[in-house]
Amino acid sequence: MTESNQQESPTLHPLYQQVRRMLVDRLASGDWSPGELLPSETALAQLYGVSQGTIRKALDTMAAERLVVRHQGRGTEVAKHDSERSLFQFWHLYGEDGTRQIPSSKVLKCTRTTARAGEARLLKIKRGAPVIRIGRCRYINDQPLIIEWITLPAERFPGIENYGKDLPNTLYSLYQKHYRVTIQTAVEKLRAVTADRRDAEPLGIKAGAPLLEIERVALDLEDEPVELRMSRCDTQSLHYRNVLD
Amino acid sequence: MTESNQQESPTLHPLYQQVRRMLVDRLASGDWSPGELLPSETALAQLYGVSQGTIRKALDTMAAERLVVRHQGRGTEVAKHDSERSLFQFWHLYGEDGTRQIPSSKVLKCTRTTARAGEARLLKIKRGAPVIRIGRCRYINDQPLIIEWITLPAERFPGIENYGKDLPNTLYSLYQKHYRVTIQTAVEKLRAVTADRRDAEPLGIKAGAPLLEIERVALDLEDEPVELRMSRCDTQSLHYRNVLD
DNA sequence: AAGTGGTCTAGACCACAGC
DNA sequence: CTGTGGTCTAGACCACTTT
Repeated sequence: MTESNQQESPTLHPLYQQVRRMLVDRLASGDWSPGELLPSETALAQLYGVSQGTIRKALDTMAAERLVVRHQGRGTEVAKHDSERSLFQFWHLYGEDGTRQIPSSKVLKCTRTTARAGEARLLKIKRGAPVIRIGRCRYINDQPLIIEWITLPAERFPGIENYGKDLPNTLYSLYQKHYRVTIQTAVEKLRAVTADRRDAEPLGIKAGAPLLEIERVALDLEDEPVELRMSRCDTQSLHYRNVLD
Repeated sequence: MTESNQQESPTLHPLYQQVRRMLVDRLASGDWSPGELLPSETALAQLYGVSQGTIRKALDTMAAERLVVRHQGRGTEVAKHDSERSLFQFWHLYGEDGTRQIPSSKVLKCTRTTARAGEARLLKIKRGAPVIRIGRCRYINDQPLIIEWITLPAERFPGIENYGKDLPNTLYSLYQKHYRVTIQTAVEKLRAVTADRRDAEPLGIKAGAPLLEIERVALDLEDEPVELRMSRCDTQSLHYRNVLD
């Protein structure tokens, strides 16, 4: 290997990308659990028959993608959905003072049903396929500010409807721990809409008030859509913050 | 240097970060212009008395920050605000079909005045300091969809008010070419608001319709705020897209 | 003390751009 | 052909965490 190491596989030329691909596949298949430490760089180098520098580059790219977290002196940890990550990667709503506050949730509804056409398209499942639909109202400082409708493909989350109103607040940790589904990326579409009566009542506002609508499609490690989330937010005392860089 | 290279300066320990700092400073001071090629890695290595690998790491981090664009075989180019970059980094509004369309602009107003309290705070200038205030209406497919109010500190953009209604569509290129101001980052705050009469008339909608309000503070290479932009968007046929990853 | 990732170096070859 | 950045390797030392 020290003398002939160019493109052993013709598919994905650079070695470090091939290694990355193999490691990501093993992550997705659950060979290591979130929070666990991967083998050390030297061990992986031996395992895959490449130099430590190549392993390092693969792991560095994976760290940039937040698939793993590197700790000097400890090792390389499989990223897990602690509250920290949910907060920093997936929560963009801030209070007037600029602080990010964790909302509490009340589950309004949690039932098994079938996918509507729009849901099916976004989740890449068949129209009419079984889905779980969850409705939540989310509170900040005891004020109801967000109405949220979540659609999950039932196939990926068997039995999740049995949680009913006892669904935990941080769903992504639940997905990861109990269903081996890691949310890796999400795409959001934002619009300004008008509150209808169904929004207005739980939020304690007038129908016709402006709301920020957020449609989120969340993707797993394989970039497959696994959750659809429609939120409507009262932005009188909240705003959505985005950093462009 | 080949034998004693640990922390020659006690301020910023890793060598590659020190090199990065020096290069960024030279970029900010205009030693190289946007679009120019930097000296090659080997030349920089000699210049700073470090190995090529260290220069490479510095340049790679700068490429990740979009300060610089690397071209295999050509060299390392100072990033410039072509339409591409403006589009991909700073334009988040998409049409219903998911395509990103370049809006045209009509300047409604372009005058020199003084900073209001809120503007002064966001731009980190004194209240009452001279500013340029620009009002634009932006069109997509000849439809007016966005009303935009821009505030610039007059000190950084001397004489820009003389452009009047002939201001170009892509302001960031103008900032960079004529005022040596490179927009590097921006922070946006989004809210849903209600159209007032001043919004409704140019947009051709009813007062009271929901609009997406975007407040953007744009920062230069030194992370100093240099532009404040308040946009109000009709999101009936547009949405704001954000990728969380 | 032992093991981990972080930094730095030096040298090799490859892929690509431009003359 | 020359020069550029891109990949890969090997080996050194440092900083940190854990035992």
